[in-house]
Parts: sequence; structure tokens; C-alpha cells
Amino acid sequence: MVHLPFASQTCDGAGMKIATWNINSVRRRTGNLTDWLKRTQPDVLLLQEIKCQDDQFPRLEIEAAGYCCTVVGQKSWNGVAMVSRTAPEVVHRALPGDDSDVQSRYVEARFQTSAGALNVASIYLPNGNPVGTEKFPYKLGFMQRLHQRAQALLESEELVVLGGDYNVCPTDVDVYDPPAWADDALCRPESRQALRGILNLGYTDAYRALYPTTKAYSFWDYQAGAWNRNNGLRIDHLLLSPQAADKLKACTIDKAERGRPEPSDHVPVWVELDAEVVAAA
DNA sequence: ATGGTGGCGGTGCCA
Repeated sequence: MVHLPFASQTCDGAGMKIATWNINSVRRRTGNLTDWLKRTQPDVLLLQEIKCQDDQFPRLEIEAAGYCCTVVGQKSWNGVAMVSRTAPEVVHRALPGDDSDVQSRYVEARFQTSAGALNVASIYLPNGNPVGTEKFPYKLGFMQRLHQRAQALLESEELVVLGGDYNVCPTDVDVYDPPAWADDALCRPESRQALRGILNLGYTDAYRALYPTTKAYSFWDYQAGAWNRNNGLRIDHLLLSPQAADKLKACTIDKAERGRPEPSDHVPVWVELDAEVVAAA
């Protein structure tokens, strides 16, 4: 067992924890975030909707909690980031395939682990509503590009974790009221087919693989008492390459976070994989 | 209940 800088944070053989969380403004929720990091101790956390520019990211507070920050920000909307114990090699600061897309929705990086290289992406997939406007084809185009990138990553035969707010409910099990949501961009057949296309490449939806029929949600709207009525959707996903799925030990949706003061409308979701992040060579 | 919540930025847009 090699001695690692943060080995004291993780029990021997406990595996690594990779999380995703649409935080809905990282500045508004810096305290929620650092509290959660201290409690949960993930190796990597993928953030979406940070809603700030790079220089506005609460770097100091997160570094004080023992993490480093990889930020792809944007003024007011969108924005993704990666918070991790060790500094990764940043591979992409945008989803390849459309240089005209200026929205900050993708960051991809590489870590080293005891099981070889780990490729991780933080994804904020477009919402796509209202269907019938240019927003829906933008969503589907983004999903097509993600498909291409996901396919290219598979060829490495390495560990790959594609995590984020996909803004897609894979099936009606992932929706509190399927008929009411049938025509929404999050549930439309085109959106679901595009997600299945990525899964059919050989990726595993970590939560659904471990819990084939459980109704569980990762998002509850702020409106209309959605949280109190448990009117939720499962739209935050961690997709694993076959090599990563081999290592899957657990997947948790941290529902309790939605009940804390001033919460995001999304909760964190994380996987535990049977491998350990090591310092870069 | 023809509304309702929340973030950004300082007005309406976005989710």
C-alpha cells in the first residue's frame, strides 16, 4: 500500500467515491457544499449550474476543505466544475463537435487510480424546453455530440464516469406523474432514445443497475410543494464504462440534502468504485 | 388555487 497524501481520509480498501451535484449557484450554496464535502469525503465531485464566472468560484473555501477546483464558468447561467482531492489532467473544457456552442456545460479530466486511468466528465445537459423552440434541437444535438464523445472514450477500455444533470428521465419509473410529463423535453421519446443510444454503447446507469425497480428521485422543483409531496424526477445520472461498472460497489442518492436549509433543487448522487485514486505520476 | 419558487442582477429570463 503506497502512502498517499489523503490516504488518512479513506479506509484501506474502501474504494473511491465519485459524486455529481447540480448545485444551482455555487456562491449561494458554498456553505452547503463545504459541509457536504466534509461529511461525505468524495474523491471527485462533479458540479453543474455553478452560475458564476471562473474568478467568482469559491476556490478558497473549497481548498480549505482539502480539495482543488477545475472550473468552467459562465456569467449568470450554466457553468460546470470538478472538485477533487488530487489535481487532474484537464482534457476538455467544452464538449467537442460544435465550436459555435458557447454555453459552459462540459468539463472532462483524467485521474490516475490503482486500476489505471480514470476519465471523468461533468455534464450539464440542456433542458430542452419548450419543445417546439430551438432549445429542443439544441438538446438533441448536444446529446448526439455526447454520444460521439462517449463512444471515443470507450475505445480506451479505461475507467470512464460520465456524470451530471442529464435533464432526461430514462423511463416512467423515474417520474412522479408520467402522463403529466409525457410531452416535456425531459421525457420525450427523442430524449429517452438519445440517452438509450449512449447506454447501448455499453454504459451502465449506476443507480438503475443496482436498483432495477426502485422509484427514486434526484430533483424536486421549488414550486408547488414538490418536495413535500415527493413530486420528483430522476435526472442526475452517473454512467459507467464497462471497466468502471466492473468496479461498482454502491450508488447513493443523497435525498436528505434536499431537506436541509436553502437547498439546491437537485441532490448529490454518488458511486463507490473498487479502486483508489493515486497521485499523478 | 388560472397561482406557485428561486437565482441572477437589477429587468425579465431561465429552470
